Amino acid sequence: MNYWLLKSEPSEFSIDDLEASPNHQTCWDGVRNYQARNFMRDAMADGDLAFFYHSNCAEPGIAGIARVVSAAYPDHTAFDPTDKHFDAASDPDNPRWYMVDVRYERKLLRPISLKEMKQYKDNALQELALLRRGNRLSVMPVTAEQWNFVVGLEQRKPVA
DNA sequence: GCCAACGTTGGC
DNA sequence: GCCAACGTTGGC
Repeated sequence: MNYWLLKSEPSEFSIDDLEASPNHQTCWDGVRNYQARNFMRDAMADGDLAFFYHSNCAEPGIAGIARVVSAAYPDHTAFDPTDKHFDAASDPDNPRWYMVDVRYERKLLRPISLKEMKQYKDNALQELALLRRGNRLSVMPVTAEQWNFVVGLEQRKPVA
């Protein structure tokens, strides 16, 4: 099983929106970056776990956990001219973009802010893709060690 | 294949 | 709103 971090702007789609979705799940559409797509298409698997990260908001950080509940399949929103993420270059016979289904798992006991994670950028989270310089990927891998470390932070009192 | 211009992301 | 860091595009 693999671990991931999925970014979403809460003003667009938050962890609360995921929880409120039918069956607490949704298709993770709209990924339009090749590296992010490759992670989803080639490495994500049904049953994987993912941090749900809130970006571009007042308190950026990990809000909760979602589970990947499908393999990757073509992102049909790329074929819809009325969709925000329409891509005329994506051919239904040779789809350019993929998505997976994700299901709400739980919120963290407390959100783990980007600020808090940065406190470990020189040790436990040194290799965390999210903290690597200038990483703007919306789908990023997380190692088991990093995953367990962040989940462990949940139990602690936040350090000022 | 190079690279300048442009657009987007996302923290602050 | 600003701006750094990239990714993409397209002329050559």
